[in-house]
Amino acid sequence: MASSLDRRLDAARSSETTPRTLIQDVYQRLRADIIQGDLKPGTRLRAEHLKGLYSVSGATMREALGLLVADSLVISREQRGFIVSPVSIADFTDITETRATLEAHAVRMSVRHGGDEWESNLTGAFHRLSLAEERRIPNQKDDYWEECNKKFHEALIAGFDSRWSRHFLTILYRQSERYRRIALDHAPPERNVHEEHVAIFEAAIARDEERVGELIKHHIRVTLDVVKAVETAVDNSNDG
Amino acid sequence: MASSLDRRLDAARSSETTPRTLIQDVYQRLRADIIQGDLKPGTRLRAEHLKGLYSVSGATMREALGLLVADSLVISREQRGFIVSPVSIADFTDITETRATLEAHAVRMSVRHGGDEWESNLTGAFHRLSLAEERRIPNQKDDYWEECNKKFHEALIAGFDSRWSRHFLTILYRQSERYRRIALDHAPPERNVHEEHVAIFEAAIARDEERVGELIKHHIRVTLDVVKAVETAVDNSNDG
DNA sequence: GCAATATCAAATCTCGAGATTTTATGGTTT
DNA sequence: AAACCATAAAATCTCGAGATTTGATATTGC
Repeated sequence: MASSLDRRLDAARSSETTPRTLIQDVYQRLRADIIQGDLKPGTRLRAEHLKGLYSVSGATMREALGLLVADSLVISREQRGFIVSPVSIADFTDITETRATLEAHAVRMSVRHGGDEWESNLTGAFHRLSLAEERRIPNQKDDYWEECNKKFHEALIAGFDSRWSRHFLTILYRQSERYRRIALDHAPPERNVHEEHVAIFEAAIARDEERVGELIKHHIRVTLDVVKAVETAVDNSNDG
Repeated sequence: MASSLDRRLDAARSSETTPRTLIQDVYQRLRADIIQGDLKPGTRLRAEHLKGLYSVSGATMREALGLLVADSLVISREQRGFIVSPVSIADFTDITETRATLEAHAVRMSVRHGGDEWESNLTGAFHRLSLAEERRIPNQKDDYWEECNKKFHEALIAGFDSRWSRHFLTILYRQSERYRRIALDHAPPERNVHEEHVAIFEAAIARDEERVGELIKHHIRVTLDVVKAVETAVDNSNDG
């Protein structure tokens, strides 16, 4: 029986294209497994091993792994196979700052040029996210919330017609999501994200370029602080 | 006999890693051929055909093509093979603006935090570029100048320690280079690039963040204007 | 006992051929 | 003549096995 959650997920994912080739299929599954955290940072990805788990040949596995290098989710060491990209606070700091720069600029342009269509879609995405945040159980993985959050951020910059900005932001968003999920395994983020989203939404509708840019930057950076705090807590608990 | 140009090129390219695997080798050769313009935009890349030209198997060819998708130099259409990414003024405009945003930010940070080491290397790179520009024959492909130009831009942002910014800028720079070379086939860019480089260099040494940021943006955008002009000229000549 | 070398298993890289899908061809119908 | 459908040709996708390289273990020499 299909649950209500399943239906919501299907609707949210409808934009994702269904893979018509084995390579794409394995690529998407591997990507999900890495972002989800099932494949841990630094893990060696032996094609010889994985081909059994994903029911494909070694060559197909290799091609899928090659595609993941583009997303910087796996690293290819020549003649020495693939590994899941390692994580570090320094890396996440870099991701956060680069994303803040690009997304702030995109949102400003979006606010400047977005028309009725943009404003309407944004309002819809915001409402969907608000509902998801009401129902959300704190400190817990929530795929549906993740989808709504992503869609809200996408809707914010949808008024800015730049394929390249969107491409880079997609990559960075996936990286952020990975860090967020890894951090969730260890500690709870005490933080009212919803209030931040409300403020961003209101500034966007008010067409306040400067304010929406600064709010987005702050919003993105707070996640970094949370992950940093988690990391520190983990380190301390390891020492004790 | 190795010419003076050959030696200079070898020195300039020494940073590029020599491929230890066939896939990487073919990948680099294909990439160069696309940027150089030998493989024209929109061309179908049939693995069955190309494997003969590059002396590898179809599977190896496929993997190399997959890697090029990451650079957005080729596009993969599921079950329908690969093609060389098409070009358009709209695309180059997007590339230019995105690069302007990222590079201006990177240069500002670089100027703010760069130390003696950065300043010294920048001075060296500027001098090398100046020499190359003195010798350069106008309206002609010049691989050595391309290398020096790239190195100068890299040196400018070297004081800003952001792997992600650099990664994205590398991709965008390759795209720009491709457009520049395609445009060169058709018409001459009447433009004194050297003066722009001098101004940027002086502002950087003077640690004038705002000015160096604006100069870089302008510098990047001028290339767009040149390509636009070339395109218009070509269109007109086609009509008449 | 330690370093250096030789040997061997495991994993990666590469290939050529078979299975599947797309594209081109040509004949039939409206 | 244009549209439609079957057939054939070409290209892509996928596989399993062979060739190379890497990493680990055991042996030798000092």
